[in-house]
Amino acid sequence: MATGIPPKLPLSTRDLILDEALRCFAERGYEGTSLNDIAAGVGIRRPSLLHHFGSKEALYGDVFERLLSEWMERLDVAVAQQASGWAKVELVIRSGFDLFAERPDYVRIMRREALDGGAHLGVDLAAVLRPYVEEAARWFSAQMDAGVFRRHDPRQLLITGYGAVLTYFSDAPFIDGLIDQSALLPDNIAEHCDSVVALFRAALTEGD
Amino acid sequence: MATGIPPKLPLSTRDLILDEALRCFAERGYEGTSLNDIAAGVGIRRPSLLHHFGSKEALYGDVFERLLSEWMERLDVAVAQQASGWAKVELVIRSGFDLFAERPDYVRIMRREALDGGAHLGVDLAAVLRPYVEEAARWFSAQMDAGVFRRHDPRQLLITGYGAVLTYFSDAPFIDGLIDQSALLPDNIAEHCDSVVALFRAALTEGD
DNA sequence: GTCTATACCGCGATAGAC
DNA sequence: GTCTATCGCGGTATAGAC
Repeated sequence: MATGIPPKLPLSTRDLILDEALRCFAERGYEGTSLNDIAAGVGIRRPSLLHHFGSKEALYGDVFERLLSEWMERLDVAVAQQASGWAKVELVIRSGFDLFAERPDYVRIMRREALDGGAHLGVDLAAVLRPYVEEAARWFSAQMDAGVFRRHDPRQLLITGYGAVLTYFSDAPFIDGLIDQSALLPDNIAEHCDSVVALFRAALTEGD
Repeated sequence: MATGIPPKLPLSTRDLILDEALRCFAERGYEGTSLNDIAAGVGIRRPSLLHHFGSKEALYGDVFERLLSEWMERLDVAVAQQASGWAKVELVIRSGFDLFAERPDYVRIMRREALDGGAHLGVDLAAVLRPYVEEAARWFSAQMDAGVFRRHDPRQLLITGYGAVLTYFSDAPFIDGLIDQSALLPDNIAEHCDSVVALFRAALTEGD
């Protein structure tokens, strides 16, 4: 019962569009991306694309929604692990690097959205992430009270950590020129990840 | 000998355009900014603007050039100061925070350029900054050899520091929502600056 | 579901009057 | 140095055939 053209991959046109849109928006931003770019990348015409999503803004919103849910999922898994003290912090940092190494486009599109102040987005990004920040801040406070970590302002610490992890990926094209290598090569990502982990560990824990 | 409308400020139309263009490009990016937006902000028409700069790209280039030269100038002053060991690092970090607190738009436009991989720029941004990175890396290596600082990879350290300083300003609209305050208020900037300084100090130096 | 054709708008840039 | 007027292009979005 073989058909003439069997569907080799279960990827729907819709999913193909979402993948290509993520790539384009991350690469050139919302304003810098035309629906023609995306349609051409998928191999269809622009009107066909608009049949699936209705408008550029709606497509962008769906791209971002998929991104956010995957990020949260990873974060939840990392936080739920049985680990305490520094081991837990390291686990969350490395989990972030792992996700972004797989999907550097997530970081670039996130950063663009932060720069634009959420102009193209229906949802309030900060409001979504805030519960995570609050929970993490409480946890850090408790650890510092218990003498596990040196005392730092937890929220400021989290902002700095967020910047340290994201910057390497968002500014990769720029860092390429600084280190004269492709920043996104797995080895280079791993090296920077180790460096960030070591830095925060030195800052937070007393001995070794 | 008073004229009817004396020139109160020595700002030329050209400078007014550069200021407004910086604001717009930082706020909405290169693609997101139209020459109409800039002209309207100055109070002239688009053709008048093009009389001064010739093209959008040329205007953007001039905006960036002014930004770069001011940044380098500050950096040179900070580096030239008589200070050693940790005091020198702290001086450079605080000098960066001072400049960016005055001109947060510099950070936003820099970050956009890094994200875009220098697409709109004639000059190679990384090539310009690289001598600074190399010099700083050599200095850190020497200090670590002398036992002044704990050992870290100097280049990775610089990238992380770069990210820590810039992120607070570039993602300010997003951080606003996280801390429920305006991130760019002088007090909040100072607080984060102190936090970053304390973090790197704890990571780099042994005792206090 | 995908196509062709088209409406409509805003963009960057130019020409030429004042 | 600034204006009005206009060109040509590419953008999003819609209508309707297949």
